[in-house]
Amino acid sequence: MSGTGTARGRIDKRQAILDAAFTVFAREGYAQAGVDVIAAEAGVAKATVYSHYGDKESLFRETVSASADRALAENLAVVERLTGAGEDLRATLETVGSKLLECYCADRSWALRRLLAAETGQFPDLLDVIHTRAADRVAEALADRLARLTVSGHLRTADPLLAADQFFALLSGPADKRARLGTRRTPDAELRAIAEAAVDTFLKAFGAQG
Amino acid sequence: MSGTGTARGRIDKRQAILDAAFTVFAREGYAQAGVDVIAAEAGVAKATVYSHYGDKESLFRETVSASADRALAENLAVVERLTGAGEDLRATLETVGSKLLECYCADRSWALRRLLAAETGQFPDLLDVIHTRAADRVAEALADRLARLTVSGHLRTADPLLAADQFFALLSGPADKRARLGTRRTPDAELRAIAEAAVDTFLKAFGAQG
Amino acid sequence: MSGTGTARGRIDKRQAILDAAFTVFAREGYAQAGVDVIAAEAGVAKATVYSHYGDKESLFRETVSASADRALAENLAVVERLTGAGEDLRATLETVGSKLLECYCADRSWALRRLLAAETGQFPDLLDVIHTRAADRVAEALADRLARLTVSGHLRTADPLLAADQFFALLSGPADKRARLGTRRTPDAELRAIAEAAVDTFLKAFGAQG
Amino acid sequence: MSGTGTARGRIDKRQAILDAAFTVFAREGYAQAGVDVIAAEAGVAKATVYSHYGDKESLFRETVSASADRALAENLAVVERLTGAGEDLRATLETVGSKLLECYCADRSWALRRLLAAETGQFPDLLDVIHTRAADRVAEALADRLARLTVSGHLRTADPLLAADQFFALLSGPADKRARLGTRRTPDAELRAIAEAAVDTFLKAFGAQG
DNA sequence: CATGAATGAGAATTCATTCAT
DNA sequence: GATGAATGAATTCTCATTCAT
Repeated sequence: MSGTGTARGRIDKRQAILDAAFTVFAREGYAQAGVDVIAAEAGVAKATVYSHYGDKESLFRETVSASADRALAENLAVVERLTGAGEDLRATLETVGSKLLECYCADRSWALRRLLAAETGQFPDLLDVIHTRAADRVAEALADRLARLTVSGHLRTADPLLAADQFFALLSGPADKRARLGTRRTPDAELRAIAEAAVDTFLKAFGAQG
Repeated sequence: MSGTGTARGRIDKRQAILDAAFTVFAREGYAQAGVDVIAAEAGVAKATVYSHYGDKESLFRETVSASADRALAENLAVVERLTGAGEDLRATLETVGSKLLECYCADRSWALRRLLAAETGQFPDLLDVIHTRAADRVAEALADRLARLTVSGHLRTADPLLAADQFFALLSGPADKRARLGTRRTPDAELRAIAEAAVDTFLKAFGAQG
Repeated sequence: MSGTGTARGRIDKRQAILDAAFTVFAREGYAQAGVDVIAAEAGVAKATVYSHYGDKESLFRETVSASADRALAENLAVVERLTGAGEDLRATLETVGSKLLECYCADRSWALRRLLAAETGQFPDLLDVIHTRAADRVAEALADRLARLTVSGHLRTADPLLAADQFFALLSGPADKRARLGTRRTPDAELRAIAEAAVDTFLKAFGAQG
Repeated sequence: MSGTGTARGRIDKRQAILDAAFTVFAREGYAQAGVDVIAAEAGVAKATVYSHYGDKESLFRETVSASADRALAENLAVVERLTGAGEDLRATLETVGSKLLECYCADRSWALRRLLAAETGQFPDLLDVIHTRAADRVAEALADRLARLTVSGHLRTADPLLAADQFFALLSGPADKRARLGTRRTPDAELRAIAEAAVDTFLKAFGAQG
């Protein structure tokens, strides 16, 4: 087992650097973030960061990618909940809506979105990667569920992808307004209220019994 | 009128610097933007930028403020159009929605939003200023109009401000998805389609004849 | 008399600039002193300073020269007092010594000496000018008086210039130590004590009745 | 001994920077001295200067402190020579006086004094440090010796510290006059003459057989 | 003549990156 | 493989000086 500690150590160091990088990039932005600072936050020497990730730009890409993968997983897990079943559609949508909002409003999510917005000019490819690999897939997954609910007669959506976008918009739009780009943490109760209002509007528009 | 050329010159220089600053900040971000580059873009010497605006930070603040003021004015002008009249409410909403989306998707608007997102950490006060001075006022103005339309029996909104937020969300949310943080210009026709879909959903939920 | 005010004005302005320059140069040193600051202190525009004195270096030279001339005049006036007469030689020497020390320890004198020390490297000629035009002439004048006192039998100085230098050294050396390069103002009483001690030693060495 | 070259290298670099800094500060003054120039003189990169000393001000302080420590050591070593013994007091005093003058007139000493005079306004604390840590201690040491010589009957000094100050003044005062703030190197022979004259006057005033 | 504005050259300081150990 | 030290390139800001009015 003597080597395990070291092997772990190496992996842990990689991860520690990635975590530190996210923290620092999120706090200071790409350009302002110092590699020294990241190294210090990770508890390693600056040169170690370089030996692991090559240069600042690569480190940034990997940091953002890892963060996006994580966000994707969280969001998909929530959407999965939207099974066709649910005796009470409204309650189910409200729960899913709330959970989506919680993901959306998590500190890490805001940090990631701010980072993307900030560095779109310098790293245009990151946006594509993340949209195609994460955001769009969540929307598609959501559209799938809405389509099934339409087929099963619980909803009436002519264009499920549009409906999914609008559902998400009804959630995120009002939440955006309160969150001030993530600088204010919105209480869960408020998120819940936003979700209920969103579902209410959504069902008025797309509910089967309209 | 003697001396007008020169007097204008001073003012023009201030304005040229501000325009150049917006261009460069928008393209490169606050930290990456070089004052040299801004000066060159404005056609003045670096020191002139400093003599006018003191330091880079102040220049940034003034640039952002001016840009926000301009955006506010444009948005309010659009909302004004939503007069209670309109024989055809749907058509009116669609027009207003389209125009709002055009403002929202203008290059300058995206640039401003990206800049705000990017620099929220370094300039937290800018967000407050802009939200209270611009964004919230547009929402309030929109809510006012919706309230009047409710009073006049054209709409049924229990909470006009919420309805306004949702209306705006139904517009901006789907547009966001296509615009990729402003890196893709969405054709006006597509914006129009988004607006029509938004109005459709909105009227299903809040229309008087529902 | 209408023109007088203006003519005065011009001269006053030159003088105001010179005074301001001395103040600022003395406070901040040549390199650190900003022409803006001097102009502000003088209550004129920066360009006015240039139109009067050409450039910073010339202004510095004139400032230092003027200050040195003034110091020379003050010192010579004191040495004049050392008339051959004086029933009480000791008392006369003590008075002259005190007065010399007061000149020596005046704020302006210290400021001038600090300035000279500071800028000797950049303005080597200033030193020569001042030494030959001021310091040496004071020493010579003092030596003259001591020579006369020797001829009249009041003193025994083999080399009056050496005696003058030593007399001055006995005054300024101990004062230097207390003044900390002019950062501490030494009370007149203390200066008097230094002068008395200096005269005491001087008379023991050069007094006629030894 | 492996690695000595490198380990030495680091220390040597620190020292090389300090030496270069003294040279350049002495030649150009604090404000005019460019860190580039210091770095070039030391044969290192500008950033290396910063990584060792933080900023220009700290570098200046350390440079001056080091120089003052060195001057103190040299002066004390000379004063030590003034042992009570000495069959020939006059010769001993002349030797000590000469040596003190040589220290006093060394290029480094003048440079240090000019630097202190120049930057007293910006760095008032340096003066205090140097006076209490160096100059005063030399004076005290000298006073100690004179006191012993008084006790042993070789001198008559009522106030040994005053006598020490006057002794030093008789040396440095006339030397000051010739050295023109260190811009002229005074030949040792002349210094010797000054010392002899100083001792002559001093012994007339304080000699035991007077 | 006095001025406000404009500027070019320069100076301190920082930081991503590389090397020797 | 991890590190401390060294560096070159960039960047913000200053200031003496000059013009047009």
